[in-house]
Amino acid sequence: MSKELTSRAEDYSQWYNDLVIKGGLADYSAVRGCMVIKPYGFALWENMRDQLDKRFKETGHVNAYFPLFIPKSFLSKEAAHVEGFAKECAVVTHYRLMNDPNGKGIVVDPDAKLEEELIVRPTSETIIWNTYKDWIQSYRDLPLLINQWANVVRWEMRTRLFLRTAEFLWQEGHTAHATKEEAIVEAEKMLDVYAEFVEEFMAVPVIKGLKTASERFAGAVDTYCIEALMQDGKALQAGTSHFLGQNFAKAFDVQFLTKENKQEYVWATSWGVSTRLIGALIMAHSDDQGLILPPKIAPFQVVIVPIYKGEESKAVIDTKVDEIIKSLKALGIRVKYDNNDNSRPGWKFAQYELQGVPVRLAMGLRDMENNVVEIARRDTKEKNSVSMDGIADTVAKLLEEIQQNMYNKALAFRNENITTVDNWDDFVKTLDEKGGFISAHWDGTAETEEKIKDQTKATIRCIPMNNKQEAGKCVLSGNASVQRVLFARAY
RNA sequence: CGGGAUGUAGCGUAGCCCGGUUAUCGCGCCUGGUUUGGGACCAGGAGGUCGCAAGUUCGAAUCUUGCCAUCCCGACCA
Repeated sequence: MSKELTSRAEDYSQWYNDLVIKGGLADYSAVRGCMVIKPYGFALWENMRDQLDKRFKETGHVNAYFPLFIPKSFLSKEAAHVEGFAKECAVVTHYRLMNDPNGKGIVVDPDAKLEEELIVRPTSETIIWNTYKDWIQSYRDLPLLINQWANVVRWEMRTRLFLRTAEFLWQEGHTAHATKEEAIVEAEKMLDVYAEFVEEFMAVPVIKGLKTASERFAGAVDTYCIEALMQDGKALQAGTSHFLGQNFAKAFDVQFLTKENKQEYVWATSWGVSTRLIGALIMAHSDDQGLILPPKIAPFQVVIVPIYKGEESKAVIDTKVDEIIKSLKALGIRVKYDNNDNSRPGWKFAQYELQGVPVRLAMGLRDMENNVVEIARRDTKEKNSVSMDGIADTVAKLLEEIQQNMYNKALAFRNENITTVDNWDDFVKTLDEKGGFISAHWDGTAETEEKIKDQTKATIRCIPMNNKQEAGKCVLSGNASVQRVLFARAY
């Protein structure tokens, strides 16, 4: 991505929107703040979803589905929870429409007012814990390890495609455990699952850590997170996992009998990632030519473009390409052959670059005669002629190399943009001139955290896991500190 | 909810200040042809409540008032 784009937030927004729209992932919809995910974008999401789902199942979880609507009274049972979500809820108040008595179309029937309003779920803790109450009686019912793939609605003031939309797709895991220790292990385990997925499949390096009290999920005892760095120097929370303690168990009265025949409240976790991950993917890798998708989750890993003159040569190339496609598919490679006659090769090249397809093969008569094919990689934009012999292996190897290269590049960028800072002037200067993560001492108080946020817009992204303990002085207050934490401006 | 801006064909736009034939141009779309190794060319064609409403006027895309919507910057954002 060009320097000019990163230097101005407004241009960066434009760059990002163009990528999403022209890259064919999504578009604005008729409903304010909601987006239409287009087939190409949805295919990407499906690939991500399938990988995550596989890992959830490997770690013992099962999928279920809970209602979209939550009775208003449920939401208010956990005090911190309602406090956190009340400001952004869509509310259903009526269940029927009628013809306008004045003849002006259709109006809400005032007689069809619901006795209790329904909230369109902003997250499902309350409806799920209300259900778990009926499912859990004994320690034999535990642990309960359930995940749900669903949509949620949060009526945000300001939205951005994928990063913050009024409605978004996500998964939310909700687990119940007999002991505190087991619940904490679960929350940390799922954070690891997220981190591994994001790094290995999305090629985006993340920092695992713990949120401070003020950044915590509404209703959680501890919130774990993975934080990624975008190319404009801002941080993005890519996923969270919460240790909920007994807060929801107490709010919904979920108790179980232990082996010792004692009534105890269960311990809970919840964890989620959303279509926001796609936003992270775009901002971490793309350039001025368009998207760059990592091979492991790209809807198409390879696109083949024929170059021909007239129907006859097209038929010859089609036959040859069929062989290539077969050999690629035999290795499980997702390939698209675009022999559409309506657009020319140059247009296709540009189009697939915009869409971030990792590898492009171009095949013409000239290549066929020489038993070669042109191979181009999206990440570095290198182009080469390679032998047709063993082409599938060549492509497979290149896909792996691209995946690795994308991760290495993002990792190098991330590491270059973690700055260790020991005084306030440097803190402000680094934030304004360089961006990225700042590793600095913090006195551990919410007051200092708040002051830093007010003065610089930087927040504590996380206290890294297994953080090194070292004595120091808080970068703002000068008070004693026991460790450095990571600050950044964030999405 | 505050500040700024914008609404003209599917998309991007000119025209508006200073009212006056049939609303401009590009992309895209349709038809026919020539093309095809980095976003093709020629010819013909279709497509418009000028955001909505009211007002001023012989006459409104253009002026006035009100409303609506969207975008950007803030505030807000497990």
